Amino acid sequence: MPVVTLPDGSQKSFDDPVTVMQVAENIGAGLAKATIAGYIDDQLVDACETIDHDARVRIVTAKDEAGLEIIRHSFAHLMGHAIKQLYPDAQMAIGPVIEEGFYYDIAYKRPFTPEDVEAIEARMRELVEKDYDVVREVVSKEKARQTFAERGESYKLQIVDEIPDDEIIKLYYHEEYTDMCRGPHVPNTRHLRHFKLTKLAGAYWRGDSSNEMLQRIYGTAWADKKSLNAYIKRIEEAEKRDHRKLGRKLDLFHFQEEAVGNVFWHAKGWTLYRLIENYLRDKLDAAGYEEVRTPQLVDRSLWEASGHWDKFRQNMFTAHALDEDLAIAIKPMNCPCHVQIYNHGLRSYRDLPLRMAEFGSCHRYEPSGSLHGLMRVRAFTQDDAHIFCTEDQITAETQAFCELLLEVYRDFGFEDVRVKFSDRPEVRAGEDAVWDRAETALRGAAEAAGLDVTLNPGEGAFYGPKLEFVLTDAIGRDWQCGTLQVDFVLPERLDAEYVAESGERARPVMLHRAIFGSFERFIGIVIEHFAGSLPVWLAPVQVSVLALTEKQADYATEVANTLKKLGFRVESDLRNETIGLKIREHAMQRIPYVLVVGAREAEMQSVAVRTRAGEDLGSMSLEDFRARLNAEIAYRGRTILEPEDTTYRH
RNA sequence: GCCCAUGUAGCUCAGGCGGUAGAGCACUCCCUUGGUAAGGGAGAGGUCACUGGUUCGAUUCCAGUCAUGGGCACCA
Repeated sequence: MPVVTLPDGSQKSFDDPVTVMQVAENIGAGLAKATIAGYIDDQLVDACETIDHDARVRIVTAKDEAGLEIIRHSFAHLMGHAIKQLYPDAQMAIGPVIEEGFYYDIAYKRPFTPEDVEAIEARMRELVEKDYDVVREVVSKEKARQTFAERGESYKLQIVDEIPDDEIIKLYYHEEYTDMCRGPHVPNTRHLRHFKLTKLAGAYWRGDSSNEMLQRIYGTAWADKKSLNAYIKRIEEAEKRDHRKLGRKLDLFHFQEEAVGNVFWHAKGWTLYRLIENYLRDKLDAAGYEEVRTPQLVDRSLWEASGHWDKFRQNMFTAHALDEDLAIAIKPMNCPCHVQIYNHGLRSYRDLPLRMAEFGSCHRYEPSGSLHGLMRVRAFTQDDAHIFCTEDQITAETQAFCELLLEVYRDFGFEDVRVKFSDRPEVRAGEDAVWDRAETALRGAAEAAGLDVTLNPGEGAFYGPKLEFVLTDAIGRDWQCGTLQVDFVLPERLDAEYVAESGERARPVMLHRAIFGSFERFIGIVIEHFAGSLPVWLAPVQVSVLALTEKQADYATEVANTLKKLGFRVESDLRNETIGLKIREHAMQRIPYVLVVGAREAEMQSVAVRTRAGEDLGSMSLEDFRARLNAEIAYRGRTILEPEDTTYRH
């Protein structure tokens, strides 16, 4: 008869087979009430699962990660229950758990409205109040098919048909509603309380755009009210950081209909852009790159030779001149042009590695639905470079690149960086032996640079393996920015070669690499990371000098001019307004420092310094203030983020 | 590209079951010369996204288009 070993090592023996729930009851009524599911020998099972052999058992409650996931999954079924009551001829497709919630894909004769979603949510709240038991039934494939056929659930039937014959199928009953699921699920709806339906969207059946579109309703669900509220708060905080809002508010850039997917950079935004570009230019110079500039408009023949015309044409813009029959493409990438420079003249092995960089302006016809502020545009600038090298040099070049990338990210305050390593795909060019060497080189170099590498099996490009660098921002979101890709194919297609030590011609390998990916997107990420409060080295305006009254206009102007001559970005505010108003406005513009100058400061030849976070640093000499600024600038983004300023009103 | 929603002043947003619209902030002028997150007053500012339809009359109703937002798909 089963002997159950609990996580604390204690054992309980039972005369007959028992369920997980019965074990929980045996331990205590409180635990039983909280029981959502359990582990039997490390296998996650329903609370109603029977234990008929000696086993290790662990009870799962809402406090467990697994318990929360089960709650979310059961919420999807609960939503199904509500939907079928309100719209009996809706057909349920799939309803999985996602990060922070769940969704269900539904087919229905008409589009759901936001009012429908409200009604569904209200019905869900009514249903959970009933505290009904969720009942599991293990059935044959035939029974499952019959059940869903009777209920007219054609999507469920498709799913049943794809389940192997020998696999057991579980049905979960929510009163009259039935869903099919691997489970486990909560034993009773009293575990389902803290949720909110969040989004109504379209989604293709099976994620395939050639299939019909279903309606997807998203929800979020949590183990307790506090977590739900924290989630809602987190979403609101993320909205406040939205770079599109901040871009408007801080006068950085705008978009308009006449140039969809193209940025209008305003003076302040462009200052930020130039600062970042010049920063990286200096870094690349120091790292032994040479910078080049290649044409925007390039004849079709080059794109045919590179293979882009074949594989990328639907994403390319083409250009025409009125009177000429031209076939010109606006470049979507820089690599073919870089090979042209490489090929201009005979290269020697002594020239390698040759690191060719370009802040390459590219245009791609991105699908309209994918455009998103600065994050996804049709005209963007890559911090692109191609390293032409020998196979033997891949390791050293990769390692040097990883180190450069980490250094750059740190300067922007991104400390947390991961790498995804994508190895050979099934369809690929090049011999296996070459792939072996390239993969070993890439992976080893990333690890040597101290990076945390995860494998992305089979996700490499057809022309070579790649590394993708993912950084985490201040509120924990991941952004894939950098990349390094080994390319054996393009040098071949465009006939790049060098004279080897032996005097024979050889093919270089090309490493495509980027740190930011695109300037536009990276700037969007930086804006959101700092919530608009850019560190001093990046702030378009670093200091505002505020004259207390019009009498100090001359002194304020003098202070501003002195700072400007020292190379700082300074504004002065001589308006006839109260000091309170001026401080508020400059603080809301997220200007790092305001200097208040009144009669006292003019007299003492000093400035009263205030930070945008509201800290009053008191009066100091201009020389002291300059030293403070310089120290902060030298520190770049490697600074502790300023505490949330609660008085800042949006 | 697909589904849903949205589009009113520079910005944030009200409003109208059909009779051409309103607030706050910003802007201009005047008063106030004020010491650390909104001093007071006055003024100006709108093809209610665009095109077409219905109507005596459309910003409002209908259709289409464009853009934006949220998803899906895409993102060598």
